[in-house]
Amino acid sequence: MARTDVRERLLTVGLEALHKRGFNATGVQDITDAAKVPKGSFYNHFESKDALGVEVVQHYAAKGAERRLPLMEGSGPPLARLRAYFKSLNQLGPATGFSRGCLLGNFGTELPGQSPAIRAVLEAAFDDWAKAIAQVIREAQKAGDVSKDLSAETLANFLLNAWEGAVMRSKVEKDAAALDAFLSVTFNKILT
Amino acid sequence: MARTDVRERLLTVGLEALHKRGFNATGVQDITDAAKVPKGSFYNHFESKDALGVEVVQHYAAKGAERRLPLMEGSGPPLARLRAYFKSLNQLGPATGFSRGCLLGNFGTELPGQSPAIRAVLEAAFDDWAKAIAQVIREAQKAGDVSKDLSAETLANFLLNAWEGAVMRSKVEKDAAALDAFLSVTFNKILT
DNA sequence: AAGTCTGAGACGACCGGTCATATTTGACCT
DNA sequence: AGGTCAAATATGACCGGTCGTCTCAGACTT
Repeated sequence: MARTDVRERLLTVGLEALHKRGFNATGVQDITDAAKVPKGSFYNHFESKDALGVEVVQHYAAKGAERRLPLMEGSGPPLARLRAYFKSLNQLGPATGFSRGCLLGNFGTELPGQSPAIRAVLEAAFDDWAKAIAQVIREAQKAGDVSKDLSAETLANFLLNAWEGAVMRSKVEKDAAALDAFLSVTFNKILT
Repeated sequence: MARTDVRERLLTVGLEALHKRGFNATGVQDITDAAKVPKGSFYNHFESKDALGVEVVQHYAAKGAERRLPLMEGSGPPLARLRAYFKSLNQLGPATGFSRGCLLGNFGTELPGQSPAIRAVLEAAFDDWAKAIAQVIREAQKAGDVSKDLSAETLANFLLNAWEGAVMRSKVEKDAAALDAFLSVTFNKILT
């Protein structure tokens, strides 16, 4: 197997494993087993488990940025795009029995105290995400669809955090009630 | 040391340690060291680490129920009580450098897939909490301070989840911005 | 003496990371 | 094209720990 293939595979499989089980509950051996790569090879590609965690966050964030292209660049009204965006995010829960949550939220809960490097990339990822949502909300405010009482940044950050909380709750309850409530309150009350 | 004292101490200290570092990143030895109890004694009091986790959740939830007595039984207007309640919750973050988060949210993120018993008590704890908040919102709706477009239950669950998400984000950012945004949007937009 | 409780240390498994050895690579030579 | 060999890379056994749990000799109680 080519060197770059092994590294990619470790990153991809590592992301999957860490997302499924959490950072501390997943061992390097679990990741290398799943990737069908000898354990000793791991350290040829990543300096440490922590270093993998950093790249996993960055990779997941990059995928998230791709996922929100229709939101950022679509042609419909901003609120409709935003609703479609959160609806599509909400489909991810049921697909895995509400077992995964959001990797950023999971790591944001588990790791800030233990890994400064991971905390830093998490912070960057959340901030970028919130900025993207704020941009769409700002459009909606300009269009007169959302009142300007609260800034687009405040609303975007609030909603992003609210969504993460809803995802966590859907993990606990193993159902979509929290995600549904999020959509309902967001689009029937907050973004009005 | 008396047997019930040892057990109480393990529970109290265990709660503290698990809250500080997370479930999987805290060992039984860490807990028994902190409690100044011999490690072998742990299993005289708790069947397993998981069993301790279950009791920690129940204990924390009971403390949470006490904390919200002024909310439930206070004499001022419901919205004022609710605001004071969340304000007091929000003081917990800065007190520890935003390092702890909420134990229920932390466990809700880390453990549903790994411990069915802990997931079950988490579910119960969140549901009780949401019911309590819903009761106050219902009062506010009756008083005409909050519109009845959305049910008290929907609003309460949404806000509880939103607060958990804000707490997680305050851990990542190590500041109070998310908690402040929560108060702002909740009382200036949602509960109106 | 008999019954009950305690806890030091053992158990088997797992942890992140290391490193001597094995294998592959690619430059060079014929 | 085939062979050589130093350098680069990969590998898996090993390292020194930690993990949650259990055991049974000894302590304690009645």
